Amino acid sequence: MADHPTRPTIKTLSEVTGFSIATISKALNGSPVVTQATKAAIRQAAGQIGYAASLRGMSLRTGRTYQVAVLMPVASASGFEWDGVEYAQILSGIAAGLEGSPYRMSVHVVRDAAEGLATARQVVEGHLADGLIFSGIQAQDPRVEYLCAAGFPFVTLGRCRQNLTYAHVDVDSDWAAWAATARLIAGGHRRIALINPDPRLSYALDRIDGFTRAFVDAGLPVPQDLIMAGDLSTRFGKQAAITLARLPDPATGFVCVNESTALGALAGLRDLGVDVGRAASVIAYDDINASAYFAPPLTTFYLPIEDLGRQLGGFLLRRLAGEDPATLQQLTRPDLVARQSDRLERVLPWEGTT
Amino acid sequence: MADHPTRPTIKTLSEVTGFSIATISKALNGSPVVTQATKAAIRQAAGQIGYAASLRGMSLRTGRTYQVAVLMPVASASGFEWDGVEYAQILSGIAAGLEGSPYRMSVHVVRDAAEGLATARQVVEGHLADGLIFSGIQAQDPRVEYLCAAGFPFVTLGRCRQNLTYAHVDVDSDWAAWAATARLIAGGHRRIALINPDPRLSYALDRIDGFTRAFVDAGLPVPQDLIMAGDLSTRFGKQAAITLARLPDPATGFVCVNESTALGALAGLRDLGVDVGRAASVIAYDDINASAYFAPPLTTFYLPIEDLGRQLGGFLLRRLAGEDPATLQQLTRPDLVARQSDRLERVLPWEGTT
DNA sequence: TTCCCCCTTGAAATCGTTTTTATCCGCCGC
DNA sequence: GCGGCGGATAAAAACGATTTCAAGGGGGAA
Repeated sequence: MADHPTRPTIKTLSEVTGFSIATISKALNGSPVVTQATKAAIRQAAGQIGYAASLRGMSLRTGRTYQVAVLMPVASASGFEWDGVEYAQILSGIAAGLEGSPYRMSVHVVRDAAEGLATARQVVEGHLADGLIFSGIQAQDPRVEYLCAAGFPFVTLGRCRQNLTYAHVDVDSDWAAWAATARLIAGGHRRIALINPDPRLSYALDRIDGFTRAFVDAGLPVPQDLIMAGDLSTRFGKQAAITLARLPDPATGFVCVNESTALGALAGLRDLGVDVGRAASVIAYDDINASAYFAPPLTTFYLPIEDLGRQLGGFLLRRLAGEDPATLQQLTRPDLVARQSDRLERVLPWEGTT
Repeated sequence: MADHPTRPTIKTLSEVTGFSIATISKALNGSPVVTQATKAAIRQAAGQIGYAASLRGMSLRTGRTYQVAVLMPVASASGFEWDGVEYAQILSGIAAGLEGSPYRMSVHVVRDAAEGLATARQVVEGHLADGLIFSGIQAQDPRVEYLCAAGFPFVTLGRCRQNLTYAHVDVDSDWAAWAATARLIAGGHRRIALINPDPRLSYALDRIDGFTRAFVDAGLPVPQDLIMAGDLSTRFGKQAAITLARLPDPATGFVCVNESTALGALAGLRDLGVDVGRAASVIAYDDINASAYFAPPLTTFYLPIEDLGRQLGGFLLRRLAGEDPATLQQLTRPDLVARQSDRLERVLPWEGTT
């Protein structure tokens, strides 16, 4: 503050070089109307005195903010501290994707989808950012609808189920749920539970689809009663597992939506004395790589969450450059990381009781 | 974008009310030179047409950005995904602390302390924000030195050990380490390990101090050989626990710096067949409330990390309003959450072998 | 009644850019 | 040789606010 008397402006540069501020501006922005020699001289002088364009001035004139807004969902209730932990990695990825551009990242904390829409409106109407990134997409997502209608550039992590064209990055949840379920079926499990999040979420439906398809493919009845919808908390994972393992015809396989619920499921099964890895199997999505240290280590589908963030940032940059959103769509399949045995090793629950 | 033809500016408001833009500006900012009646009329009209001052315009004129920058540390290496997970809660807290003010939050991802200093410089010299918040304070912290010297408003999560006056929020790590260690000593443990982060971190030293004091208070020798310095990863927690438990005179008590290393320590001890809760005890700091679901559930010192974030935001607001940083300093003690038994229940390792 | 002062409001400058329009100059073609 | 054209740069307006300073009007005092 006291250090720099006044940082150089375009005017300073004008006095130094003798060119007018108009020429300077054009030169620095690479306008073709300026001579190569002039450009070189101006650029050289700019480097010399350490000139950097003021984002404020640019912003006022161009109407752009050079900011990208990210909607970060958090559940601030006690017991939900795990919620949103993957956002550290997502933000890191987005920042990496934005690197090299003049865009900075502003983060807006939202507590639910309604607040998400309100914040999106604020960002658009208040011109708080040039683009928007968000996740937690619902099958019918009002934010996507609004932003499409407003023509505001955005990229989402996840896809809604409406027929709208917009840039997005997504994980193939349908395939992952199918693969996890099929793996458990192949291991001898028949009573497989799906521990799923809020069914309004688009990927929750994808997971149900994949789960269902695995049974259909195997010619087996779909255990509809074992599909549990809840939140993403460890507490829910635990409660759900306990409920499912106590059924008259208990679940022996568990497909969990994330590491948080998987940890809960393990804790619940442990409390009931169920030996996971022998009498039951758990497969989860894996975002922060903790599953390898659980008891037992879990087989997971690993989401390279930081890479997804990087894609989000990169896509938004391209979207801001005017690229067609139809070309900015990507679907990735998570990698299977096999850790614990998913097979029932001859202690299927219905054996021994027969 | 296409929706709002042009959002109302101060000029629009001027045409609507008949007052000049100067009067409008003063009225909206509550200047005492404007009549109450005029103010009321202008405010009413502003509400009517939905006027909101453009941050861009304000920013250019006042030199303020109405942004608060947060330095978010991330380790993007594989295996370190857990690192920084608490930042979801911290950001949520900061946003809550900023609520009601015109300040928004921009997040700058930094990979190490050096990059942190570079980013801080960019923020200050490029006037990218009006204030700064960061954590991971080192005993000798170049960022703190720089910002103090520059006179730039900032608040830190943690304190350095230099004699500088600045606003900060901190956790009493000295006390927490002392209390955890004393609890294990009281439970009969003598070989207690401290699983600690990078010793350049200020709170790492605080923890060593508290750890040491607990032994001194009890009149016991300090087990210097059991103080392990590493990173905050689960992998390190596991490796450290294995090393410590394999010593000729093994550690039986473990004081872990966070939930990530505690999970690692549990995994390591489990691999060695050590029964935690009987033959060994683990006490950790707890930030995302996962410890209750570990096997066994851990006794922790719970950090209300979102509250700390809220304090950070609030303190920065007050600092920006000109408040003396000497009055903006806070130290909180984490709450003990007793879960697993910390006592050795008569199976001290040296009994039975005698 | 007249002058002055204070109280309220308005005009204009300013912040740092970009962009449109104007100006200057040399050169080509007729 | 002259008109016009085009290439290079400069001048000026604009973005939306704040702030300084000037102006206008009304009321009180002489």
